[in-house]
Amino acid sequence: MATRQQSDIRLGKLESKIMNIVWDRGKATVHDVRDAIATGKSPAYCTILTMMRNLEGKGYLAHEVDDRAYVYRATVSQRQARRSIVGELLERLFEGSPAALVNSLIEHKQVSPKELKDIRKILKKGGYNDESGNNECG
Amino acid sequence: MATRQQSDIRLGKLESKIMNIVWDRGKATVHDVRDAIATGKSPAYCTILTMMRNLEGKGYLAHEVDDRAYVYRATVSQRQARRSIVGELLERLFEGSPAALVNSLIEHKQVSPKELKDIRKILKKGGYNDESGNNECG
DNA sequence: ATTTATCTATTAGCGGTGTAATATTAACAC
DNA sequence: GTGTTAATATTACACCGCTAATAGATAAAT
Repeated sequence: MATRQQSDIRLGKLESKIMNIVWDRGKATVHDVRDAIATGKSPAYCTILTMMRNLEGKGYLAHEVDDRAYVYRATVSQRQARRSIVGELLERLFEGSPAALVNSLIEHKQVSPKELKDIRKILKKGGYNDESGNNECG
Repeated sequence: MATRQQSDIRLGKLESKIMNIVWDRGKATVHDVRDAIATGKSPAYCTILTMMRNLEGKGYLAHEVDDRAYVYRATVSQRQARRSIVGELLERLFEGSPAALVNSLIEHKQVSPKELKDIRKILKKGGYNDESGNNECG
């Protein structure tokens, strides 16, 4: 019967890769993304094309035509996406406890002294914070 | 063609709910889980049964028979699962930067002073840390 | 104008998550 | 021993993420 319960912000693995590239570059064609991935066995051009169309369908990307090619841009900022997904994870797996999440984080990865310092600095700003030079669009 | 690239630790929404319940209680039957979910329109008994069988197939749960019912237990600790999933997220969406993740975290949720304090305490222990009374099994 | 090169669009299939009806099994009641 | 009850097993289906072949469109080359 499958009564949709989506509204999941979640991105798949390849979707994330694509979005990261687009966020990084500001805009990108399918070829740009393909070249940027290009780690050994990268997906076929068609695959990436399809995924980018899907992402557009989901409202993550939009395209304009330049010459012959489609140029895609993100319609959701990286910041927004990160926030949403972290929020989702927080509720789902950490009972809404930021401390529990941070705990798992430092358990997972031996956090370097520099990173610890960075984190402390972020905490000082105490929950209201602007990422360096990120021009938000929403 | 679909050349699997899984080894994803990811849990779906319902899967997470189920695992949370099992982790919480230590063990649970399908009925236990059903009762524990029971928020308005909860999934049918069959649905939960199927998901728990899936989770068993994926190595998250194991069951033993008690009287007539199957009693499930987690074979992956909450701690392990949390670590894996946070690690996955870290790489996928935060370029491996814990500070960036923490930043999104406090952006998402106005972190309370108490939580901030908790986080600072965790950071003091600096990347090697044991969750309160969590008897690890792996 | 026909070919060629280079795009996008269509279509299809697999594995996974979520959904649940239906079938089966087994114990209990009588 | 037949029916009821209460559990699991089987089966099926929708949507999604990923994969990519194939088809279609259009511009450039000649």
